Amino acid sequence: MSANQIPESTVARLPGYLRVVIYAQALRMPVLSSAAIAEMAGTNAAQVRKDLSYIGELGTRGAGYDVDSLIDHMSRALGMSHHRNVAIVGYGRLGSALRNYGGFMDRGFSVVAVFDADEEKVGTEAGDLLVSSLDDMSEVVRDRGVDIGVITTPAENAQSAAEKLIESGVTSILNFAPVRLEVSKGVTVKQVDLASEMQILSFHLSRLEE
Amino acid sequence: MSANQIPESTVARLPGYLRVVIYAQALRMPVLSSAAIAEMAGTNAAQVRKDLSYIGELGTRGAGYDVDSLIDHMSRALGMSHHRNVAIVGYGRLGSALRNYGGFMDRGFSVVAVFDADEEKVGTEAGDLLVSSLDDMSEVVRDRGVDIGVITTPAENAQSAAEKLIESGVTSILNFAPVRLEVSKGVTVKQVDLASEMQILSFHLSRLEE
DNA sequence: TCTTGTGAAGTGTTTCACAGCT
DNA sequence: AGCTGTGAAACACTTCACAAGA
Repeated sequence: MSANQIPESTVARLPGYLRVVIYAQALRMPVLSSAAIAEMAGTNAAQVRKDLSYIGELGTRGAGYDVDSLIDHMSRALGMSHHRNVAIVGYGRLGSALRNYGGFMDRGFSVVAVFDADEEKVGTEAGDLLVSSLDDMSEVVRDRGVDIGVITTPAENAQSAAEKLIESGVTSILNFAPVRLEVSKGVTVKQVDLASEMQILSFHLSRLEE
Repeated sequence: MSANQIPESTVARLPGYLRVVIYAQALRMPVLSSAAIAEMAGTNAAQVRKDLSYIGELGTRGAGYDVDSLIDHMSRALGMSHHRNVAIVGYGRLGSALRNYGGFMDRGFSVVAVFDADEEKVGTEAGDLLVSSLDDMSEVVRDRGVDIGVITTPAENAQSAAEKLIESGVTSILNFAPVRLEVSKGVTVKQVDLASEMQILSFHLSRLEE
């Protein structure tokens, strides 16, 4: 059906819109204008209308967007009509911080598995989960319905972690290791590189410093 | 001098180039072509040449780019000719994971201060630092020369953490809390929102699922 | 009258293709 | 002969501005 192409830049803004509209719902606001959404999300009204128009004609002229229906349509567009199951690969400090991170559950994600290469860690408790061995990945991914893999291994193990995830059937990867993952077409990788982000800040800082 | 405008999209790619060129230096490769850099960084040769041309005429026609000189010019362009000092605000699990994160030091950053609002935590050890009180921020930021603030507080405290940083003279902020920070012009904020990244993955995943 | 939805204009980014050096 | 540097073309994204509908 809607094989219409949504621009990547629009997709990148949708989670922000969804967050503020859910916030408005919590405040019992029944309707929002594009200007109100823009204000909360940090963009402009024309951008909001254009972005939302890719999902469908969701608003009512003269009135605005119905909050409940907007949440419904945006969640569906983002594939978030049901919870997504997440596996964390690499259970060091960062992996542990992410497993425990409160901001996942309320935004539609559940951490359902934790893997580590260190056999000492395998079988130990990770919240209400047990750390699994990388060797059991295919089985665990299948049994627990993992949708998304999060890589928090050291850089040198990230590529092999990615390959194990992909072999196990995971096609969506969020990579915290500072290496570019080589993956086949059909696999989506999002890179989160903290040092790169800080170097971008450093660039802007150095402009201020003249 | 070079008041030339570097496109933001180019700035976003420079840290990736810097990383792979430093890697090539470690492999004792003296010269790299734009094609080789593109291959390692995951883009194309024309893009690399265009991006690098904003920094200057760094290459040699017929030969390629001298690795040492390229690192020098890119580091300078990114304001990374000297180390940058980082303060972490919010010393929970994520803050703790970041303080300990090895990938900072080798890419030009030092964590020089850790703040927390919880007076119980103030004064306790955080690696070789002591947790500081938010009340002492101005003093600590000045004394230790903090360049960049990293916010890892709960969402509801992030805005006030940002304001304290800005009052203390910090103009570059990396925000992990899932809220948009309201800041005045002249302050640069980079947002890292894990749930948003995963929702973008979910979007692409749902396309595959038809 | 108010606010959406959207063509069209404007702006920014990427890719092409080749002149210019080495 | 090989590879960079860069205008020009192609493409993508954002903003404008207004017709259409409530």
